[in-house]
Amino acid sequence: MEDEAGSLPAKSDFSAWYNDILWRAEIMDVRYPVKGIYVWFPHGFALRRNVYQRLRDLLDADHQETLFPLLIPKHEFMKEAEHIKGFEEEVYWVTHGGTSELDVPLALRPTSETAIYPMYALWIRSHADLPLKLYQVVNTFRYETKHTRPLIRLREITSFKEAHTVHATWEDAERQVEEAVGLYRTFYEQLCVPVIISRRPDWDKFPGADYTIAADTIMPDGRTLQIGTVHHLGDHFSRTFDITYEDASGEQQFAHQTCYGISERSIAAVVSVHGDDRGLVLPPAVAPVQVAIVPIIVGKREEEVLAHAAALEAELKGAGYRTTVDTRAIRPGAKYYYWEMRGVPLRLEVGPRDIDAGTVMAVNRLGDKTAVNRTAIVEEVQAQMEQFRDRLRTRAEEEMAHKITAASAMEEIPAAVRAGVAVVNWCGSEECAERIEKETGAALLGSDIRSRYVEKKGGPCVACGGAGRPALVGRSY
RNA sequence: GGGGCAGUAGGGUAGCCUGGUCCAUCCUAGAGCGUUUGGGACGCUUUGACGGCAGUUCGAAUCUGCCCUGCCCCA
Repeated sequence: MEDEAGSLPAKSDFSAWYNDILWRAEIMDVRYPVKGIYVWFPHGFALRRNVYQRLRDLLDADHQETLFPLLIPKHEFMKEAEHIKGFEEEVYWVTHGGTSELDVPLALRPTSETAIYPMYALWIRSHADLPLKLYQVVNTFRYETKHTRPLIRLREITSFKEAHTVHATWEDAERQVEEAVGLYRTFYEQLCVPVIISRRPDWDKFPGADYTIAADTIMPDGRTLQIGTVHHLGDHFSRTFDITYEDASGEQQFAHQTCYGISERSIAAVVSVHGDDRGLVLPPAVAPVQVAIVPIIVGKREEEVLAHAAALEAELKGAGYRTTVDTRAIRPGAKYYYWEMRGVPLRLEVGPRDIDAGTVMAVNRLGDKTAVNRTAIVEEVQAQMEQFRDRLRTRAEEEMAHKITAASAMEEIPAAVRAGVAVVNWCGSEECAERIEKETGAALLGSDIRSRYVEKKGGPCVACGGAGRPALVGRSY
C-alpha cells in the first residue's frame, strides 16, 4: 500500500483522478505548449480509433462519409445571423498568408455548417437527390474562454463526428432526428455508457436550430457531460444558403435539414464512467488490447511457457481478439498493474502449474479470477467478454440511477444536484428556469426526458406552481 | 466573467519566507550489466531540472514586474 508505484489518486477525488489517469493510462499528453490543445498517445489513439470505428459502422448503414475543408471564407461564415452570434466569440481567424493580409479572412471551422451548405446548394437540385445524409470526422477549433480540460473542453476538438442531412419536409427531418437519437443510443450502449436523452431549452439550443435533442451522461462527481447532440435545423440554413429542390410537381422548395455530432467527449465518458482506483476499465468493444497474456516464467521452463503463451496468443488472435503477450523482463505483478491501468478487460496467466493442469488463469478487470480449460479457451474468452460487458453496463446503469433524484420542491434541488441531477417539474418558462438556476446554482438542462429512470408524468412547477412537465436540473461540464 | 494557488530532471517533490553553504534534495522513471520472476524484485553503474523575458543585486531556484502554462473555487 505505502509507496505504491504508479498509484492513482482515488476516483472519489475525481478531478485529480481524471487528470492523472489520462497520463498514466497513456490516453493524452497534456504537455503540448498551447492551452486547450493536447496530444493523443498511441494507446489513447487506438482507443479513439476503436470508438470511432463503432460510430462509423453505425452511420455507414445509411450515411456516406465525406470530408470538407477546414477553412471557411468569412462571407459564407457570416451568412446565418443566429449561427454567427452563437460562435463569434469563439472563432479563430486566419488573416494572413505569409506576410500579406488576406483579402478574405478565413475561419477555422468551429463546426462545419457554413463549409458544407454552400456545396449542398450546388449538389441538391431535385427531390430525387433527397434525402442526403453525409458525415465527416474532423478537427474543429473553438477559442474557449472557460477552463479547458482534455477531451472535455478543448480549443482543438480533434474528433468531431458531424452528420449533416437534407430532407424534403420538416417531418422528414424530424424523423431523421429520431433516427439519429436511436443511433446515438446504440452507440453508447456499445460503450456501456448510460445516457439521458432530453430536449434542450430554447435558449440553449444550437445556434440556428429549431430544436436540439441532447444525450447527457453523469460523471462520477455528479456533474453532467453532454456527449451527443441532434439538431433539427428546419429551413433556416436552406433559406440562407439557398438549398432548394424541385418537388414532384415542378415547384422549387426549401429543403429541411438536421445535423448531429459526437466528439471525443465520448471517450471522456468511457474513461470516467467505468474507470476505478486502479485505472481504466474498458468495454471489450473498444479496448485497444482485449486480452493480455502474462507468462509466468520460472527457472528452467521459460521456453516452454513462452511457447505456450505464443500458441495461446495465436489462437486468440485467430479468433479475432486484440491480444498481446507481455514478455517484458519485469515481474508478473508489475505486468498485472500495468495492464489494469490500461483497462484491459481480460488477463490470462500461464505458468508451469497451468501447463501441467491443462488450464489458464483468467482474471477480468473487475477482479474475478477463474481457472479455465485450455482446450476451450476461445469459447471461454468469448463468454467472459460478454459477461464482463454486461456487468460493466449494469454497474454503470446502477450508478447513474443512484445519481438521479426526483425533487418536488425548490429546497430539495441543491442536495440532489450535489450528488447528480434533479428531476423537477417545470412549466417551461425561461423565467422559472432562471429562478431555479439562481436559487439552486444548477442549470435547467432539458425537458422531454427520455430515461428509464425518470417518470414521465408531470406535476406543479417547482418555481411557479403552474402545470409542469419533468425537466432535468444539474451542474454540467 | 470573478477570485485564489502554483510552475524545480520524463512524472512527483525538498529548497524559496530569511539571496551566497545548491555544479540543487528525495521518491519514481529511463539506460547498461548481473541475479531474479504465481500481485508493483534486488545489487552495482549511469542519464536527467530551477517555465520565458526583463529588472534589483557583487551574487537570483529564492526578491520585483510582465508574459506563458496549469490547477482549484465561485458566477
